[in-house]
Amino acid sequence: MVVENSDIAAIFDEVADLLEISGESFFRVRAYRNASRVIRDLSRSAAGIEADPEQKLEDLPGIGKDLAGKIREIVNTGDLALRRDLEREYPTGLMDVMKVAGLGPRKAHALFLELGVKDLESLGEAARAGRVKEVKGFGPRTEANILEGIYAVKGLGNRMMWADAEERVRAIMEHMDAVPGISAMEAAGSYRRLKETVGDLDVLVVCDDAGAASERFVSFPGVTRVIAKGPTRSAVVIGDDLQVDLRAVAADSFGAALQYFTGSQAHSVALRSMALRKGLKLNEYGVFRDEKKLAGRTEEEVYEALGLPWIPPELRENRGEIRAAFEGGLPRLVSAKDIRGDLHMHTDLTDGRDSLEAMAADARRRGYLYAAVTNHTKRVAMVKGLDDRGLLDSWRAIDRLNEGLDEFHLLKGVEVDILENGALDISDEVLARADFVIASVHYNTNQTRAQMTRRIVKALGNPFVDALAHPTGRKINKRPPYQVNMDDVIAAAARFDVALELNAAPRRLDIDDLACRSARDHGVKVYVATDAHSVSELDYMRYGLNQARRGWLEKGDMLNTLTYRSLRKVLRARDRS
DNA sequence: GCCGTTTTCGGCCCGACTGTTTTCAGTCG
Repeated sequence: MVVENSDIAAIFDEVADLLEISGESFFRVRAYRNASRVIRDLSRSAAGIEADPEQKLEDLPGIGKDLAGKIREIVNTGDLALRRDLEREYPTGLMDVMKVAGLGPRKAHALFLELGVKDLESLGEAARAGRVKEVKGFGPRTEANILEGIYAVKGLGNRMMWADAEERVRAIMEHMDAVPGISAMEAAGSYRRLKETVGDLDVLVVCDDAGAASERFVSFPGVTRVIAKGPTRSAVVIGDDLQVDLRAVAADSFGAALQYFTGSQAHSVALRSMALRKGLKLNEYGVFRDEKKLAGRTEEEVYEALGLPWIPPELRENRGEIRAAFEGGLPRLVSAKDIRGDLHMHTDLTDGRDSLEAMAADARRRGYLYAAVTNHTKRVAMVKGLDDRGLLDSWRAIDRLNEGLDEFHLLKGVEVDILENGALDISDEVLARADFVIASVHYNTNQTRAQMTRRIVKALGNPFVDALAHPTGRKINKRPPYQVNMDDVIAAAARFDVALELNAAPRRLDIDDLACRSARDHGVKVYVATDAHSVSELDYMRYGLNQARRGWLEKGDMLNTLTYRSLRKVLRARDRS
């Protein structure tokens, strides 16, 4: 049995929740939550570290002797005695009870003791029977909020895709533009960190009249509930479950507030600890030494006061960016101007909506130097996937089109299907004549982890495969990733000199930020590509770039930042026919 | 439960808002 990092993290999260309900020290609880995050963020498997005599779990940040022992216990037995003990004492359904807005560990504990509440169902019964308001510390308001909150917890779960959040942010900003005297306005939070999904939105404003801003804010069309409305903070729910907070801040605190509300929480906590060690205090108003304010107007000032260069928001996850900043080793993140071409797109020859000519013209219009046309192959029969002959025909059309082009080049590509046994559905003789071969899995995706890993690794070993497209197949909020060992896939990509795709479609964003970073660490090239099925989808590039930046990627880590000449050279050099 | 340029004990990020109180605990971000 292989214990995944996510398994360990889930156990630690549960232990943290149950310890918190039991009234344990906040700091002990935090140690488990922190450990969960550290393990989840690892680019190697904790089981692997444990098995490797060269490495020690205790060297991980926030993992001491005790937690290292607990990780060992989980790796070796698949479970943790402490969790079983806690589960005997407290029902795990209380973890759901804590998800209800306004209910935390203390209130959940009180409801458990006083009313025997053990899950959402029993909580609902108690609230409907009017027994909740009789418990000390509770009242009619809380009881009403609980009934509403249960509904929200049940309907909740999905975080919004970043691209959708962007639309909401734009609409809110436009709505707020009607307020006179707003001198600054910015959306912070995970949205600003360019996270692939966004849970809620935080909007900061600097405004002459905070009351007017707050009035205008709660009148945003689509607001279904006003959660809070104070002089500095208002919070509303838009539609079913998107919470939006508005914070009014003073101009000379804007940078500190922006830093604070951008997070992540882990980054902010680490920054504040660091400030304390330097004898400083950091809060959302500024950086202080005793009572004296040293910084606050801009984020640059705030970081500078802590002895750091400004850290791009997309890196702020406490995954080593603070140390890197301190040592002057922050990456120079890739940006839109570095992108020279799009290496994955479809035409109306298969399931695309636009013609080869239209796709080429639009890629060229965007200033790209090249684009790879990568239609599906025969296994994807539903979309008229091409066979050997069809592919060769399609490439002849590309040759003809290229003759009329000078600065811009179309690459003769293919998205070849990886069959269940790791073989490809196009012959090597034909693949050898392509400029760019990307391989991907579309069918029978419910294989075991071992099968799927073997399948993909075998395909990467084909000498004509240049890249692996959408490596995990996940679709955000729709489909989980295939069961596949990404460590093995990345190692194979390194061994066979194959690139990994960062699919830029907002629902895919596959590979994710952690895999980007792992690829970079292993010297595996990544390319961001749109997988466009129409001219308009060529716009997706920027979503992929967001993810690449979160993955610490620099121009030099990527394939489609190369000039056409360099790209051809790289592709030729790795041909081993 | 972790950690150390105040180091093996005694700290650990910090402020706003709500709903319940009658001065504040709990929750949230």
